[in-house]
Amino acid sequence: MARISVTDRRELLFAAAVRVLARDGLAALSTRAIVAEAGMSLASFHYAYGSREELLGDIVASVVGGEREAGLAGVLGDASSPEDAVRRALAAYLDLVRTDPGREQGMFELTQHALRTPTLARLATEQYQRYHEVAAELLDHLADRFDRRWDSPTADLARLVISLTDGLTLAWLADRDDAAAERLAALAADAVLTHLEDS
Amino acid sequence: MARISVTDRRELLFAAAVRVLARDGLAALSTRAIVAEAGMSLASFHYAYGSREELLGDIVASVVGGEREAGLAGVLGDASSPEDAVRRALAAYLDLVRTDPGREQGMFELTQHALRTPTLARLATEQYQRYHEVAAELLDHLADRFDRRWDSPTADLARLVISLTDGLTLAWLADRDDAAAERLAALAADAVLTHLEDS
DNA sequence: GTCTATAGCCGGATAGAC
DNA sequence: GTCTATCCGGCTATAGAC
Repeated sequence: MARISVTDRRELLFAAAVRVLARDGLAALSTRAIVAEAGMSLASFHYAYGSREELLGDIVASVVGGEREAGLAGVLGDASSPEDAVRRALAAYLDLVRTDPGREQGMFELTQHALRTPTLARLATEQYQRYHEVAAELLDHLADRFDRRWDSPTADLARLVISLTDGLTLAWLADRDDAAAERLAALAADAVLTHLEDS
Repeated sequence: MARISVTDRRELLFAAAVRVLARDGLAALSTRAIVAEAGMSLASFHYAYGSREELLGDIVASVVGGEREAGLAGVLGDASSPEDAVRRALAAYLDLVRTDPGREQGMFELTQHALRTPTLARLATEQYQRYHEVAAELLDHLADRFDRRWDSPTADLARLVISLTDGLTLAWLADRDDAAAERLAALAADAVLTHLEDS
């Protein structure tokens, strides 16, 4: 068939794998399923990637690379207050989960798998480090912009934020209760905002 | 070999499966691994259980049945105040996770799997319903006993508690940062206690 | 009832034709 | 470079000897 560079092929396989992961889950993410999704032959896979695990590593690393920050950061642009910003950011995150539940669930599955796999465990740790960093920067930026301050280290509050979003996601994935999730998002925002002081 | 009743065999296989799940993860939880752990032959498995999925269902159901409430409820007995009780319950939960990380991770893996499997999806939903119920009862009991009240429906606050524990667990599993997890547990307790009023 | 043996399938990875 | 064909191992489940 058409001649494709290794780089392009890796990208095509990567994109196909992300789609399969979201749609069918990690257990169904076989090399065969990936090449079928990408419209390639099985052998092409191992021409572009040394192994299946190598591709899984790429997917985790792409999250570490910071693909998803744009969404949250965008909310901050037109916020009228830090309270508003935090509430809208959490609501926006919930919308993101509801729009593409498979994607979020796939990421959980992948993280759990990475933690069980010695070669990938480090990546999972870095992934969470990255989450925490991004959240901390957001909180810092917020306090800075509106001339307020947090009563606890933003590193700690960032962990609280990530915990809340993870918990929110797991609960909604399990029962798909939209109304309850929205109330939880509001409670989560309050939990963070309790730590915001004047200054 | 020795003659074992079907009921006993199911219990032995169940216990073996829980051990394998905690130690090696869901991906490694094959019928072969289970019977090896239980010291049985492969055929014995299908004599006691119709299929592997049936056993997985039993494990999820055991959580729904409420095996783990004892731990949290026990903390309430000798609490001097609701603040004390909430803080100690969360610290105790964190200890539980640290004592047996594989167990908690196994439960996450199993829940994710159940959500992807039509036959088991209902069980995962019930599992979270159960979590929320237990947490709500705990909160109600607490307010009752110390003659205080919550400023929001305990059903909503229960969701907040479960989200926080899930998030706490995932973060600690990813980076194993004990100190950060303890600070997070304290922040989580505060997040809940903000909603406690006099009355 | 409990075992060994095997059917039948799907997985990752590779050999070798073109 | 890209394909088809195949190796080989692990899986769930079952048949059939004892």
